[in-house]
Amino acid sequence: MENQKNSFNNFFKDFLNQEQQKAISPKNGVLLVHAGAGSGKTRVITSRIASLIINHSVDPESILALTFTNKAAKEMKERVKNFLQENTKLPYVGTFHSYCLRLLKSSKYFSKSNFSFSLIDEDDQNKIIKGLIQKHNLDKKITAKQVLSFISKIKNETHNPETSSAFLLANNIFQELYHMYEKEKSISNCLDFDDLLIKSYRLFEENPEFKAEFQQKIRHILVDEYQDTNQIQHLILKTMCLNKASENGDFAIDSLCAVGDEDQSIYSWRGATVSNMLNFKKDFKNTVSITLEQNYRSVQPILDTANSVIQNNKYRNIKNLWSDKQANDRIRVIQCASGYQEGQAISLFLKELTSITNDFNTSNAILYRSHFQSRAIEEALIRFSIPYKIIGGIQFYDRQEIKDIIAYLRLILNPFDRLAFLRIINTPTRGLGPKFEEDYLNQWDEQPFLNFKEIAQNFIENNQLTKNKLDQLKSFLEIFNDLSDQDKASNIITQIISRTNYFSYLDQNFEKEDSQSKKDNIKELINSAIFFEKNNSSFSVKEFLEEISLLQELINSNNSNNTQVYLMTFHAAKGLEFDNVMISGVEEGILPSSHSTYIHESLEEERRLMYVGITRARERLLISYTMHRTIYGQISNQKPSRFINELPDIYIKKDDCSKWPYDNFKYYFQNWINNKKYNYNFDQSYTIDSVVNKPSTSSWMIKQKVEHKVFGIGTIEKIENNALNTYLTIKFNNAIKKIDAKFLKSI
DNA sequence: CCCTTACGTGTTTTT
DNA sequence: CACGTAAGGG
Repeated sequence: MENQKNSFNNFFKDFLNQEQQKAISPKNGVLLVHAGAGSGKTRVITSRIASLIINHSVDPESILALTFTNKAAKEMKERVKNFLQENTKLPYVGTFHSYCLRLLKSSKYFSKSNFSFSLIDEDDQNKIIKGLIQKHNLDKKITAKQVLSFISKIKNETHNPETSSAFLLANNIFQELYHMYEKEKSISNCLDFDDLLIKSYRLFEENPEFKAEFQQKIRHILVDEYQDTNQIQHLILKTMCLNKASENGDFAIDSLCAVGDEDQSIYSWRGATVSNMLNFKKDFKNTVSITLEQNYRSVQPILDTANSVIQNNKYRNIKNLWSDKQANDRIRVIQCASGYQEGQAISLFLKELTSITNDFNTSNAILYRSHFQSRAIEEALIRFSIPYKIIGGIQFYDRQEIKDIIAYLRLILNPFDRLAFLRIINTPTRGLGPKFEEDYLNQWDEQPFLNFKEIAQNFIENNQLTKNKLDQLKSFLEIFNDLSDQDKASNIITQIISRTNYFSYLDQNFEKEDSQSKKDNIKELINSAIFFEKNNSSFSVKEFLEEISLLQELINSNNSNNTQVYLMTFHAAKGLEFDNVMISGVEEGILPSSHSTYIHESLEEERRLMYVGITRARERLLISYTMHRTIYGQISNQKPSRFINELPDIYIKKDDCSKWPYDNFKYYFQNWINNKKYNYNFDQSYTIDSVVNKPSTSSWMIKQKVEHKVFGIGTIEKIENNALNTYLTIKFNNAIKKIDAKFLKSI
């Protein structure tokens, strides 16, 4: 224990600056940390947790750390673990959503039914709304998407959506669809993501005992990425920490530490408001504000670039990031012909990088605005045999085969779950199609208090089915025989697969390759269940569903160690850092996205995306855009993004590589990478024209005589090299011209 | 009921 | 392009 204390305090003294220490050392109080990109945000939170446990002997279980994404939670968990000794208990670290789910599932104040509620994702939401629109013949008036974004909007605005201004102003159709949607969920015993937050908030506000119990247990709260919280999350935090949330009452726990950066707020489309950070001091009295400006991640030119871009935003608190890592020539901007050529350029850069530095441990990432851009890049990476890994994209739990299996699980736990039922009643196909589904739903609407088995029993007893359908329905019910929510998920899944002949259904309906990969995915799902069960003998299907329902990626997905580059969106990259970052597709209509071009606030958010992208890089930044890109199968002419013009002047002079052969790229990147040696000459400007080392091919000398086909004979006045070419300034008889050396002959 | 075909329509980001 | 929806034939 003493040992642990000493080593932590050494770390504290040696690796944390004064400002960071201010956020970490106090045991009690309210802290708001404005932390610029790379300023050690996560380090502050994790060290603070460690300090509370190690130096202040706080019980780890009275600490709650909330994040915004699963990835951040995972990362934080790991780093906290590293600080502490093996057998120390760990605090809860998770997303707002997962903590709320846990509160609701475990609370005796909330659950009223014997069956656990199911969580529905966006896909399910869509299905409910489409169903409602169809049922009420609103097809021509409204799209599911509009309704969905309306619902999400009002749910993010307040804990009581029906009183929100957006709701009151909305058209009747929207209001009615909202009510019908809520009703459908309640009949099906389902909650959506937003409900997790809203219901949790109400739990605190409506049950003083619940709140008291919570505040007795949880004494320290830490929140990461505060700029990305929405109204409800802010409210939840208030009710967790304050005596009377509605009146900004007294602080009721020991400490609260929120960390965020307005410049990295990129989730406003999901209801996140920076105002949460701005209002923080009003809502929490005696807040101590701390600003972290020293960046430990990137070399100075990269920060200059980031600052130069972000300063074009009007709505921000000015921060000035600085770094003590000086360097030179670390950013290149290239113009490519097409998305595929962009991929080629990136691939060739990566090739040179590994062959020159001979270092396979550098981390690299290719960032883009939206997933569709990855394809062209992937094609190139494959052709150059560069092992890559896509983060995000088609999420594991979004795959139809996984959703099918999960729907069976959901139905076991929640037999009122109509969405799960509709998903699988005819999957695999068993002759119970749309017509049957409609009849079934009509019956269910009349008796919503019955579960799917009881409705089926009615059908069977009333004898209204043809022989075939009757048999099929009976055998459907048999799938669920003696499967209980107490069983292990791995066993249940295996049973379902065999009882439904799911694998042969896949074989019959999909190409061999697709079918195989779907089977593999299901096996992965079983593996992940086994992984959980290994650690916890009482881990039933119930816990399994709770564990995975808020995840998108597989838990123990095998980390292939030979990945050379990661591909992901800017959003997915937030919180991560890499040695080399390639920002692709910096074109009008893509970044900024065409949806945001004419709305000032959205445009600023797009700029923040660019900013997030730039600040991911530790050492080197390759920014690219294309002249043509295939979008929706159509080739479209692209213009460089306005953000290109916001780069520091010296980078605006981009390199047009749209017609380059492979070799040119090779020399270009070799040259760039090798320049690393000359980094520490600060007087040098960053332009590639002034690169110090000459290509070895050049053998020109001042005053040397040369001949040009058109201009005749002259003498060399000046020699300039860039990465690829040598330019000579020649004095001819009656003119001075700057000419590419390859057009000249020495005499 | 299910498969095929034709058409049209719209693509951001994630818990 | 690639998905989902609508219509028609087996």
